[in-house]
Amino acid sequence: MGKRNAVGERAAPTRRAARMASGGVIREAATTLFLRNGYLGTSMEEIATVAGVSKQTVYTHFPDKEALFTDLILGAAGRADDFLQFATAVLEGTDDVESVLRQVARRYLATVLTPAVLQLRRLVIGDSGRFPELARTYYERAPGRTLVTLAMCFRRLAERGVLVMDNPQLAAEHFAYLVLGEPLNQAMFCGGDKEPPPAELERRADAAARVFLAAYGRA
Amino acid sequence: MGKRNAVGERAAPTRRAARMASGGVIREAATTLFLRNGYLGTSMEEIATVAGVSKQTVYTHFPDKEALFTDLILGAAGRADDFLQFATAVLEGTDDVESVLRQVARRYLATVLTPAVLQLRRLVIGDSGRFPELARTYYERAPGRTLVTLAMCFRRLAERGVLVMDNPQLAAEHFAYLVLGEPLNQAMFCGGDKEPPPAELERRADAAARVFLAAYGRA
Amino acid sequence: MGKRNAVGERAAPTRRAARMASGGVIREAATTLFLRNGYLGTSMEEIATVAGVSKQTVYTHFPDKEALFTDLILGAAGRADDFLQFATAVLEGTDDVESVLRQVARRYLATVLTPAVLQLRRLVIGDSGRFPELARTYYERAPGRTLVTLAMCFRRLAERGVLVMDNPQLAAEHFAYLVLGEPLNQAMFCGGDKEPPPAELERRADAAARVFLAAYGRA
Amino acid sequence: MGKRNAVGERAAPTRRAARMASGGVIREAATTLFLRNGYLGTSMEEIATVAGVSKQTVYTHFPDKEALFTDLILGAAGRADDFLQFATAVLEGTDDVESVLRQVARRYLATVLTPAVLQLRRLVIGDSGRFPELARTYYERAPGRTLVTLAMCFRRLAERGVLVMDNPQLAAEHFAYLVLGEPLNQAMFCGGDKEPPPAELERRADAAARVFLAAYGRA
DNA sequence: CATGAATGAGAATTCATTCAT
DNA sequence: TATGAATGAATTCTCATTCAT
Repeated sequence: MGKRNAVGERAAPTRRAARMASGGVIREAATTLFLRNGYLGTSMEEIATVAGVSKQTVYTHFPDKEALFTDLILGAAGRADDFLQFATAVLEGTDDVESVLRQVARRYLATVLTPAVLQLRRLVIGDSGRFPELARTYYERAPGRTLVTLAMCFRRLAERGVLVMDNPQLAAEHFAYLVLGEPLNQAMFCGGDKEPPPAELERRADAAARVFLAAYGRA
Repeated sequence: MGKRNAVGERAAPTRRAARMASGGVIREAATTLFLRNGYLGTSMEEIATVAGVSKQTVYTHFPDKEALFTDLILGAAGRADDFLQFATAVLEGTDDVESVLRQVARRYLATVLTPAVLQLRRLVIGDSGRFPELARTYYERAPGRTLVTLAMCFRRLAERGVLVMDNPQLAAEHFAYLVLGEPLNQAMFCGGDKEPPPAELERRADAAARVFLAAYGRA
Repeated sequence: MGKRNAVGERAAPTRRAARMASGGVIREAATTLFLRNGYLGTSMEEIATVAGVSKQTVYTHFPDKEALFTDLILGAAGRADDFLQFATAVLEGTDDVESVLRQVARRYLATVLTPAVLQLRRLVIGDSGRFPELARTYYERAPGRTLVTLAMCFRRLAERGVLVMDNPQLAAEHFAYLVLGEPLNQAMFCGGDKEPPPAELERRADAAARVFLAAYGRA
Repeated sequence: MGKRNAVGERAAPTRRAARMASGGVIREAATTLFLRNGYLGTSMEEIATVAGVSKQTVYTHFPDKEALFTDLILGAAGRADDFLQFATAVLEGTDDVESVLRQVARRYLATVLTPAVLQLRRLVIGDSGRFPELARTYYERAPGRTLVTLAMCFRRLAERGVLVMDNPQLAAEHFAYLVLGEPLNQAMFCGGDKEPPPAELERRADAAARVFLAAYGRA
């Protein structure tokens, strides 16, 4: 079934497309369901049904439930790149730090307070007992990586004398949680309850930048 | 409380102890198991076995699994009182705010970074999709209540001119997440992995107090 | 709480009344529930709850579920007496048989097409596999007894030359099922669906009497 | 229907037979058990065991117990066709009504007083509280349909002047219950106790025809 | 590669009944 | 006598996984 010979060429795209489609469709269904109902709350049958394939087809693509789960979580772990690139770029060569930090804070909030990200965090946290290794990896690739990147930016700004600090990693953490500590924490518990209005998020972003600069800004 | 004559001493404690024991023992077993394996990962049979009673006895004490779960979570939600009393008392009449904030931050970290509290948070967060109301209530009784209390303390200090702020609630949030933002976040993902060493926690506490006062301290 | 001494006489009637009450209340609750939900569909717990007593109290009054059930069914089996007395009396010395048969037919329908009687029949029939002896006994005491009584009446009328038949038992059966065959059968299946309107029942009664007399009336 | 080359003959029947067998075997086992023990008295496990399949296989074929039950009952409801065809055919063009009515009555008794039919009636009646809709449907398809058919036959005979009546539906009911009222009623209660001897049934059939014609025959 | 049928283990919950008080 | 607590067995139904095709 793998590589076709010269004459069988016609069927190939169809089948290959089908395979891709199967994999993609299964991944999509599984993601939706795992995010909504958790690992134990999601059954392989459900996934197959939602994906519109047979149960066995799911097992053809993924050896077992755990592998499917892991695959999905780690696949979704590296999606914050947009924000990181933005932050890096914008913090690079500026002198108006406050204005830039406000922008970064705004974007940070917007990136993390997304239903998809929130559900993913809940999922990984909720099943961190079952999959400790997975949770650790997720942490490193998502929030951990963000902190490292921010720390790097801050170090450069400190080297340029725009900021003042001797522990950029700690400063990055302070910035990060000044910005999204409470909104994130509340969102973890109170679901899509009451998406905080943009205006409030902007106030928060500005306040976080202000507090951060009071401590780490140039005298 | 049954009638007990001089000789009947033996039986009375048996009955009462048994009754207390059943409820208590079930609660205990269920707490352990729910915290370790989550809601769906814990079976009523398991609870009964660990509690040393029959399955039906569990159902005699709690109408169903959900009720048992809810009962336990909410029962455990109001345990942060020690910290709140301490914070209130110690922030009340001081002038050396920095020293006191450092103490409060230390104790805050020690209170929250407890295995029991962390597991409880993971549990509630992981099942917040299944029990949204419960998660909301938990949030209000535990982290939310802490923030409100801190805000109250800060407002008084501001009234006395010891701190400077116009939004004590926001200031409380800033303090809270300067202190435990990253350690808590990391602990949510990386379990009891690497309990951060006390020394590091003290450094964090002090740093948090410093940053907080840079923004909210008297000029 | 145990037995009272001489001075405690006051309590006695209370206790006896209580016992009677318990028995009665249990019987009542059990009857309602068995009739509504069947033997297997009714639990001892339910009975105790509805009766407002403890489960064990039920077992104090009745050795087990089966005994309670049997007791109730047989207790309810002999309630058609009113109708039988009426039929006997009215058929005794009449010459206007048609008019009297109409009356009897009307009353027969009214007696049998009662929710209580219908439910009882359904119950006994539905559980006749489980309690064959009980079903047989019920049959003898209720519908069987009615037929025997009617047969006796008809025999007398035949002896007086008012009716003409050589098998009064068979004639009684014919009369009985001319009257209530279809309404009863339909009621067994279609519950309290559509209680047939009195007018229709009267037409049926009259028609049954007419057909009966066409066959068994004096030429 | 699968592809089968000359040598592959063996496998094909296996699969198809297996599939047929599962459904059929389950239905068969369930029918036996439901008829014998009632709805609540029959467990899915029992059905699976008797059918020789696993419990889950039962659930693969039927979504739940109720669906299986309903399916069986309604599947068995339309089996009286033989009798109806016979009655229709034989009542069509006759002039010797009495003889024909005797035949019809005999066959009617033989059809209804079958253990399978009796058990089915008991089952539906006993669970009519639990499944009212099912019971109503059963009534319409089985006894109700019979009455309608008989009424139609009688109407034609009346049109031809062979019978005299102005309400054929009522006449059909009278005929039906003259024939099987008491035997059926008794059989409902007294199970396979004492299958009435054929001779008695013939006497009943003849007597019913006689009474019917006394009322509805041509003067 | 994809399917439908099948499985054994285990989930939550309820049952009739008994024991200690 | 009446109770509350307890039990072991059984109930319906679901799960992750595999086999024959």
